[in-house]
Amino acid sequence: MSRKNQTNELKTRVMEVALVHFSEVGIERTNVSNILSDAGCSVGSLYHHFGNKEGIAEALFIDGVNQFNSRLLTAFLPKRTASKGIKAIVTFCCEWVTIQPELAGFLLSREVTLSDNAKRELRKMDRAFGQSIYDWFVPHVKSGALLELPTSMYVPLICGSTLEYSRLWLSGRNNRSPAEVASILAEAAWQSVKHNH
Amino acid sequence: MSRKNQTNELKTRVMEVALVHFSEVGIERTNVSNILSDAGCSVGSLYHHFGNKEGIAEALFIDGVNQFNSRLLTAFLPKRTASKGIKAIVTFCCEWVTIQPELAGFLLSREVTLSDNAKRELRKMDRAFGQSIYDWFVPHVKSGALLELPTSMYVPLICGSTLEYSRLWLSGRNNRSPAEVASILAEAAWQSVKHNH
DNA sequence: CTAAATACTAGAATAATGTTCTAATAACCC
DNA sequence: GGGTTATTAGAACATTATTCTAGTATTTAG
Repeated sequence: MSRKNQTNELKTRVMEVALVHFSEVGIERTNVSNILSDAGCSVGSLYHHFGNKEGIAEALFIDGVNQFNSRLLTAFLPKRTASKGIKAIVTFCCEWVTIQPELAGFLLSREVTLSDNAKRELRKMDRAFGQSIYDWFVPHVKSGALLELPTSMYVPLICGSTLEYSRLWLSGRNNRSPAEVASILAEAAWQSVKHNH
Repeated sequence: MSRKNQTNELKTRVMEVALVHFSEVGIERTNVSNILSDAGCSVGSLYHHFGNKEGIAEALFIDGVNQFNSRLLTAFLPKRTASKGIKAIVTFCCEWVTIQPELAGFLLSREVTLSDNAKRELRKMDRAFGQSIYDWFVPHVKSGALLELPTSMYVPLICGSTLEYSRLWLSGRNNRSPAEVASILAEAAWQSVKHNH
């Protein structure tokens, strides 16, 4: 096997192992030595590839956001009515969290403190992502289907309930998965941003 | 001064200093030694009173939740209509976060990992708190003013958007404070749980 | 094909920092 | 006043993330 492949395999292995530990006990409380032994990696390699423990978390975070963003757009952009679009966003979030609770819990935990580099990268990703979403929204706001609100309020209004419910479910405090209550959350989100004539 | 007063002053001082550090750089990244020097406290005293670093965070957390709960009840329970009650909850949250951003950020950060003891204590507080809220809700659900939903969904639906907006504001990503957009958040929350005849 | 450069691996040594421990001091109570 | 307990103090300790030096494998250039 080529060095590149071997290296990528090692990095992937480290990230997989780290995610399990991070989502079980948090970043702070997972030991680098555990990651090393579980992933079969040496101290030198780990620090060569990731810089430090936070570096692993950063890589996981960026990968996770990327995955989430691209899948969400696929599920959401094709919707042609305001109601269907909003509900698609909520439903997608519910399913995504339910299917990969570990990754979702990690992203929602806000444990990661990003380096300046990572912040830049994320900001770049977010701009592209946000623009796609924005373009979808504009006509629906203009047509009067959706409320006209400060831009920074759409995400909280549409996703806030879902994220809060997800956090509760992930921490084991309620039984029904987000996917099971998706229709309630979707309807509620729609009620909160639709224009009432 | 009596020993008791001196001790309480020291504990308060430590907690105040710790909150500043925690909210600035997180629990993990604040050094115990910084807390010690800023609060004028010795290693022995700190570990005598709080057990460990997390112990300070726990004490802050429990105090914060207590304060929030009791003030929220005062603002909310007297409201006599469903609409006014729901809006009072949201408005109160917005103002509380805006007035004490440090404490709010700390509570919302979910950084604290509670000991079993602290969990028990919080659960006890939560039961009493939850019961008061529940009692207020029941008649409004029975009368048909509010949607009948799984119990675990009311908090996310009513507070989710507000909490999400607060998190964004606290992390510096939007200008308008929660208090400034409280009416929008309150109306949205109301739309999402009111019964549509 | 060879030599230089680069990427990567390895693990012992180090440094940073949270926590324990022993002893001393001060307040409180009978 | 003497004993008991709560509190303070900071040196010693232990844990654990990270650095450093050296060595190995792979790629690249001439």
